[in-house]
Amino acid sequence: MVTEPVSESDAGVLAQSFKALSDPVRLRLLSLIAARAGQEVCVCDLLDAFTQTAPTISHHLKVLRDAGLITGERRASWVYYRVVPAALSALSQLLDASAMTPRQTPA
Amino acid sequence: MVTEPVSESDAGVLAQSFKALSDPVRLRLLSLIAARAGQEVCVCDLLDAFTQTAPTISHHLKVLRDAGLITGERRASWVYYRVVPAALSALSQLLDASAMTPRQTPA
DNA sequence: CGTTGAGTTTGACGGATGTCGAATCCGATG
DNA sequence: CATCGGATTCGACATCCGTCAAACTCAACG
Repeated sequence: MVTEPVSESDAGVLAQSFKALSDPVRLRLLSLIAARAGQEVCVCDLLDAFTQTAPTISHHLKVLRDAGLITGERRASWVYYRVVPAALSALSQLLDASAMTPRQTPA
Repeated sequence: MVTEPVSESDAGVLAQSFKALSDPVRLRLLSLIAARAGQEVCVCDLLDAFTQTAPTISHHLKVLRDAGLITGERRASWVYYRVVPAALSALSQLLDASAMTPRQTPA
């Protein structure tokens, strides 16, 4: 991002990723899922942490899923969610490049 | 984020930061400003890269400013913008922690 | 001190978004 | 196969958000 401005087309998909993170409920959802790094969390566990209804939580999970930040798998009656490390890492690196201080001069 | 879930109050301010990044125009604006790491960019330069009108760009710059991601300073007739590395770095690290793979087991 | 140019603020409008209740789907269990 | 519980989808509604035109602010310049 610091070496070359984000292209007009890239900006669209990136903005969509960040939009998925731009809601307090979704941020906490992702946080709760990420806190079980490697493991999984079922929706029923997540619901306890929120006051919003199940349809709302389900909606937010879908947004995170559509953005590619988490994946969900159904087993028996329950659906388990997991984070997608690569997706979060990509966003992290983008911001890291932007945060480059003048001190860290490129070669 | 991976060690401890984001608190309910933190989620609000963090979501606001990500919301600032959740628009293609703002993402490109930040990118163009970040591309001049350490230096400054005046609004007039930025305007050339977009089809939207000056008020719209000004609005987006305000959103980025209110989120603490950039700072603006008026000198003579022009306003110059700069990135705030610490703010971007903080968000970057948050996502980096979330992206931790099972491989990278903490001590 | 009127004018010009850079940038922001205001007001309005259309589209997107978060939320809920009701309905639906899908496995499991009796 | 009827029922139940977990989870998603649908439909509706209020609010938020991106966008522009018009009006305004501020500094430089004649």
